Amino acid sequence: MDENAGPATASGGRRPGEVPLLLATVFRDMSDHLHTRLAELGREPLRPAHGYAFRYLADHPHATTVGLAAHLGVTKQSASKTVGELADWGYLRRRPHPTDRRAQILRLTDRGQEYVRLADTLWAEAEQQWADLIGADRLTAVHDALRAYVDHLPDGRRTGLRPVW
Amino acid sequence: MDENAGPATASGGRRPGEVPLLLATVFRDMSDHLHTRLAELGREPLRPAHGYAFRYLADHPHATTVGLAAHLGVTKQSASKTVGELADWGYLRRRPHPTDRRAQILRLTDRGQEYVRLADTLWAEAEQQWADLIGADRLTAVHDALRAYVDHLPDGRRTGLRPVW
DNA sequence: CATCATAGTCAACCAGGTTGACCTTCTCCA
DNA sequence: TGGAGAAGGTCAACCTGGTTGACTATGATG
Repeated sequence: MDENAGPATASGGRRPGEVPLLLATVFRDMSDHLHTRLAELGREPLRPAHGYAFRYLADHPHATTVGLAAHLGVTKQSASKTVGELADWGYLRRRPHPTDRRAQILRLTDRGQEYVRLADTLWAEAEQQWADLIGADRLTAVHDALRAYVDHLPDGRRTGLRPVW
Repeated sequence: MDENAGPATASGGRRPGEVPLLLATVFRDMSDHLHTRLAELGREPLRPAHGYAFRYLADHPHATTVGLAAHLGVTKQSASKTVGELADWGYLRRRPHPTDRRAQILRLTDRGQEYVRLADTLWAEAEQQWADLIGADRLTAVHDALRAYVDHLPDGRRTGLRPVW
């Protein structure tokens, strides 16, 4: 059952195909951590999809709804709905596009940016718990391994953060 | 932006809180790989939730619907629906519980077990692509780090594979 | 034996996606 | 230059896969 044991195997070998499930489990737990903390802090129950939208908007100050949709891997209608909610809640404003009167520039408000910083902090918290467990060096090694996978993806597959299944 | 650089940092440092998103991205891509391959093989479009149910049923030959629900982290009604589908499709049979006439034992059929083997193969494929990229040793290190996180979870949080958000 | 807990189902509802139709504006080439 | 088609965005109808709530039947326990 373990034709793949590497020299660094500390936990008795790795069943082929086991890693994806572990990835999901760990991510799921970290995600739960985030939402638990948000609830503790009395924050609005933003869904993780919103979180990924936030991140994209924070990184792309000239984002449009269609661009966001592509990033999230959902239809533009769905992205439009999300944008509408975030706007209603005061996290972003739609501003006219300077040259294209069909389009709107999506800009985070101060409140929106503050939320992004909070989310980053909470994700970092979850990550730190892992670092406490295995050490910062090993976590960095994991990070680099993940990074290598992601960097190797063709552009089209690098985003896609719609519901994981 | 990089107050956390570890000695082993090969790729220019790790932004705190970046790892969870990377986990999700990698898992998502591997999951896409699985479903693409299933489609290529002309398989029924089973949803990943079904996959996790399969895995549980394969590992627990005396499973019940309620137990499955707990494992998946969904309500028993939802699990019951999933079980009904899998039964309709011939992947499992409900057999009477030997001592509790309320309960049913869920047993994979041969067809169900064959599906589990196929899924394992496809997950292993996705995993192997990662190994090809970073080397088996590094992948094993990642595996062990993930394993450490999961093993450290209290039992109640170790399962939970409902939609990741 | 009465009471409460548990396995499972049915039905109604909800959230967050989807597809399809549509309007407006932009692009581009005949 | 104007007309066709592409692209940004919204509205509406629908689907899926969860949810809660009510219920039946059986098991466990005082």
